[in-house]
Amino acid sequence: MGKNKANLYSKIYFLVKKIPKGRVATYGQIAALAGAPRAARIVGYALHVIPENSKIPWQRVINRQGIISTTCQTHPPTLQRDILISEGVEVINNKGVFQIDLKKYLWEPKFFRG
DNA sequence: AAGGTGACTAACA
DNA sequence: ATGTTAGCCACCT
Repeated sequence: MGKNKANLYSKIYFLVKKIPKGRVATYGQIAALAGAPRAARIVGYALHVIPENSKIPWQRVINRQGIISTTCQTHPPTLQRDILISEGVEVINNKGVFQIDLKKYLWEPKFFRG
C-alpha cells in the first residue's frame, strides 16, 4: 500500500539494472517505469548517492536530449562517456557536450509485468 | 520547520 | 534552432 522512498529507490535501482549493455535510458523514462512519472530529478539524485562499489550501471542513464548531464565529482561526464564507449555506445563530442543518438541507443523495454 | 537545491522535462518565446 | 520559465519532488541545511 504505502509508497515510500525505499520503494521508489528500490524500483529505480531495479530498473536501471535492467538497462542492457549497449543501451541507454532517460531519467524520465526510469521515473515513469518506476510509477513516478514526475520524479525524473529524483532518479538523478538516486544515482548520485549509489555506493562506490555498487553494481548499478548508472552510466546508462542520460537526459531526454541524449546528453550526459552528470555533475557528480565521483562520476564525471568523461568517465560516463568512456564506460559507454566501452559498452559499444557511440558518444559524440559536440564542443565538450557528450551526446548519444537516442534513435539508435534508447532502451525500449518490452512490457513490464510485475 | 521552512526554504533552497538539482545527474529533469515540457512548454513557450 | 537556442534560450527562458515554470512545474516537479525527495533531500539537504
